Amino acid sequence: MSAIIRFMNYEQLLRERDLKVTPQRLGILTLMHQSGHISIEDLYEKISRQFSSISLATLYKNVHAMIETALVKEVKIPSMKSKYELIKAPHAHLLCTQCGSFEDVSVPMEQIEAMLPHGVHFKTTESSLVFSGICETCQKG
Amino acid sequence: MSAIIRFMNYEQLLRERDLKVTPQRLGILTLMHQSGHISIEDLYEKISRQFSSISLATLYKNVHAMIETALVKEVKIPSMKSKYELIKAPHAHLLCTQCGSFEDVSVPMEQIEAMLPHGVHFKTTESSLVFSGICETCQKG
DNA sequence: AGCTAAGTGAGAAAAGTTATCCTTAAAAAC
DNA sequence: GTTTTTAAGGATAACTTTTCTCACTTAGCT
Ligand SMILES: [Mn+2]
Ligand SMILES: [Mn+2]
Ligand SMILES: [Zn+2]
Ligand SMILES: [Zn+2]
Repeated sequence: MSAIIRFMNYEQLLRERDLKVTPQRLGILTLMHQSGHISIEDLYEKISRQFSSISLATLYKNVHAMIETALVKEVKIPSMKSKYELIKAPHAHLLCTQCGSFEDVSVPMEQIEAMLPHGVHFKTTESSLVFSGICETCQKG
Repeated sequence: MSAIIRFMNYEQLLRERDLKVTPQRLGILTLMHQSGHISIEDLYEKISRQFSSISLATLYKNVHAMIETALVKEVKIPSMKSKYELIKAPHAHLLCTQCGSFEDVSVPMEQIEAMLPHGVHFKTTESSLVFSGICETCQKG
């Protein structure tokens, strides 16, 4: 039910971008939503369970099409492979260097963009911020 | 002359890390310093002029050794290949999406690290911040 | 100068990504 | 609803990037 609603949203998001709605694409979007952030490798492993014959080429082609149409974003992470996420409101990320957890964190990006030194005339359109360190769980453990 | 002084510094930096001082390594460090930020590809192209027989394997091995010993840092950049730089004081980066220029910018990283929401107990050890947008030159042109 | 561990270079191998080509299926037209 | 059109999927080859292996050389030490 909520799955149906979600699928319909994905269908709409794809149609708005002139991308055909295919089961593979719905699967990719669903997995990205569920995982929050997912690497190509993990995405392939998971989607292969649903579509045992899906080709890696299909996966790459789709992820790129979705990036080009601003549906998905690549997140580059220090010392690990990129992960992909559905585009949403600007936010930063927390990477735990101990357990590898990778999470969203709400940070006022506009405020950060306002912190460029006076005299630097750069028109920022987007910014990428990743904090690396130790997560709460690892601090306790 | 200033080249000699620089080389001596690099020698010391290598020795402190128990890395043998080789002409290839001095060349790599010199190029990184000159370029500020350089991709593996460009580094290989440039260093090949000095050491026509240098192997890509040597380049990769050295860059990794220097990363592991905290002499060099990989900078991941949205929608382009990573660049490498000599480690220095924490700073952020400006990427011009029009001309591709990539530069350091001085930003108080500790202050930014203090902007995590209250209730988020993450112990940040390092953070990576890249502003994407239009540089001053491109704004004028 | 001689010894030893580390580094270099060449090429093979592996990993990651993209291109090609034919088949299949979604969307549009009828 | 059926036909037509076009985009997408799948298999595989090709290409790019990175790592590995191994024989040889060199730096650092005595
Ligand atoms: Mn995120
Ligand atoms: Mn820098
Ligand atoms: Zn952790
Ligand atoms: Zn520019």
